[in-house]
Amino acid sequence: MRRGNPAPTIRDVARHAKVGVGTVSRVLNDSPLVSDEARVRVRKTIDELGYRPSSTARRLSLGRTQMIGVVAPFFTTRSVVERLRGVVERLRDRGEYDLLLFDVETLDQRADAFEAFAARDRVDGLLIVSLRPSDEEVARMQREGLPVVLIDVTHRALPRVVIDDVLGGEIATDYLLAKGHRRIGFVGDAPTPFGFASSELRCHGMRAALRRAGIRPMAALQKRGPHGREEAIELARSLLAMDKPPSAIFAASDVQAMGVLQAAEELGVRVPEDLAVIGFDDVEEAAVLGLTTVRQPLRETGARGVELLLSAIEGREIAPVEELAPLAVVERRTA
Amino acid sequence: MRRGNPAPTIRDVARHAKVGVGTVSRVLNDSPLVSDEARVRVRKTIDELGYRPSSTARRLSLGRTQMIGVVAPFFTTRSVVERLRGVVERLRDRGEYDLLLFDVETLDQRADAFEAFAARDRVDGLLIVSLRPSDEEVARMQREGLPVVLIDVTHRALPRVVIDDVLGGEIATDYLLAKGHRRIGFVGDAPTPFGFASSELRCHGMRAALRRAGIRPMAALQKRGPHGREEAIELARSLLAMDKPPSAIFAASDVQAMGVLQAAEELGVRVPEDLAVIGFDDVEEAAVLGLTTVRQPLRETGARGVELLLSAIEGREIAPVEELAPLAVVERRTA
DNA sequence: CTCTCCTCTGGAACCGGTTCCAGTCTTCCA
DNA sequence: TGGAAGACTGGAACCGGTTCCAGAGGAGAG
Repeated sequence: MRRGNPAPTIRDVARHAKVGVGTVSRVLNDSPLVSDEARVRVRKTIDELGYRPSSTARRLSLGRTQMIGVVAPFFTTRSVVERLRGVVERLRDRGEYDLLLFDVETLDQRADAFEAFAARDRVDGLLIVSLRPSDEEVARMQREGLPVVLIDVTHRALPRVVIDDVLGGEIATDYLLAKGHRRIGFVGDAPTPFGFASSELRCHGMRAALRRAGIRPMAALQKRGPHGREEAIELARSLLAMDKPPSAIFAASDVQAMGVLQAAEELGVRVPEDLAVIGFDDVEEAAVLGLTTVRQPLRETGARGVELLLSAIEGREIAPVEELAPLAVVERRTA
Repeated sequence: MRRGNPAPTIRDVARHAKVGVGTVSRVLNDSPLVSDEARVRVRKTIDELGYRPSSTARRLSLGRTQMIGVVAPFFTTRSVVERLRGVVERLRDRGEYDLLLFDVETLDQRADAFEAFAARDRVDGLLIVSLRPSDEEVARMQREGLPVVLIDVTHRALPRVVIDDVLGGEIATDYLLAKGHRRIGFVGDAPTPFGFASSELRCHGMRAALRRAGIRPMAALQKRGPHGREEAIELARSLLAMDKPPSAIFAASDVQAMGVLQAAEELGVRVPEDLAVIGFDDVEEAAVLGLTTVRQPLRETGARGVELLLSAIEGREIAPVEELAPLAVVERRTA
């Protein structure tokens, strides 16, 4: 109605409705301890005044923020967005909690984010995606009593939703072996200061599978570089330029697999005839491109992370459990 | 330190440091009105007690939330994620404000989001991406005094960052005309209750360009359906199955262009020899696929939206200006 | 008719900050 | 030497909710 006027408060409502603030509060919170008569009068007054309770004041007196924070490198990896989607959807189903987003793309930002969030006051709980917190950071959050759940990353002291990356590497490799490939290349991430280890674990799984098939893994066939399509193109080029290039390439992520495909196209290498390519994640674009890949249920892991976090927040101090999400090869046209 | 203990408050700090709460508050806020001696004593006490100010209490007494809300259909369109990225980056540069995320995928959620946010109390400002608020919703927010900026959507009463969709359609079409195409098809969005009009405006631009070139636009060549790759495949199939199929297709978005490419591949139609395809947006995958497209600076529009919003929040009541982002064809391999 | 119990109520106290006001102590100038 | 201005301080009041406590009124039991 009238702009600039101070917004009506619960006391204004109480005065107009000729009741006490306690009664108004009880009406707002659907307490049964209010007579019907008082209830309708308060409701009417609320409408008339256009009163809206202040969530900040509510938070303060309740001592809860009704918000959960999500810290993740959202834009470096497509898969994080997909996980976020699961988080958002599940959180909405549950109602109640708002979502505070913290994007982390550099080391500085990482430190800032943990510093800022380790305050039990900003959020009621924290979801950390694809970023490994240091021991000190974990200790700090635990001191503060802040519930934390990890997704796609492991810390022995915290509950987490992850996949068995070694197994993932084995699955991909077994698939290629079953197709008759003996010379299998790998394109993955170089170690990063963030402590992203999944690429390495997948490579480890690949080597294990190769050995089991009686093939000696060759370091020369395993290429690593910064995560990204452009970088993967480069790595794939060097593999394809070898005297005896691999007949198949396992990429540690779909994004990197796309780089491999692009390199193959540039060099006139036919896929899958001359080169089989298998990725990892099954992001949305994989379907468009017809990329054969190892599917991990990205959205579901996000949703599951939210569930774990909410139960941690709502009292049940959960053990630092590890939940493993299922993996499977999705066969399409590239392998 | 000690878990479970009530967190120290500003009064605890004051007591231990033997000063008044006012002085502690002044130290926290870097006020010059504190003697160095008091300052160091307070600082020391803060460290000793492990005191952290409550942002909720601060918000309450300041009457500001230091948060901005972003409402958008994040997961229906790839381009929204890219815009969000611009928002996040610019917001981080500015410091100060946290980001509260509201995803809207259905009509109900849409209503909820506006209902929940139109409270001046939850956020200091609102960024609405690709969703047209109704007149009542706009009126309500203005009554509440909530600063709002729109991105990728227009409302005459609100400041906004948009592109000239009609011009975009013309640019795409002129490009195809210059390549000698005379029979140009269109794949776009069916009208939605959300009031997404950009697809239609782009089509309008296409028709204008055709007419200018002396070609009569044919309704039969313009196909519309729900937004999405799968749906676009269907639309493209029907175009390609015509007696005289178009030699080029303008898709209203890159996602739809991908559907067109997929349909072409299925039907053995060579691109660009038999069919030229041009998309719109220039999302990241466009580069992978070699899709020729009309680039709109997605990330920049997000960033610009943040700037407008922050200046609106910080007093300068900005006029409901319209900012137009630049457009250009990115030539790749599909047209 | 009295006593108890139950329902409903008003309002003070509290959550943890910020801000304003009144007051003290210096310093400096006339 | 008096007075004003300036630097710094403590603490009450405030932000707008929730909760607890004491108390009023009515119903039912003995």
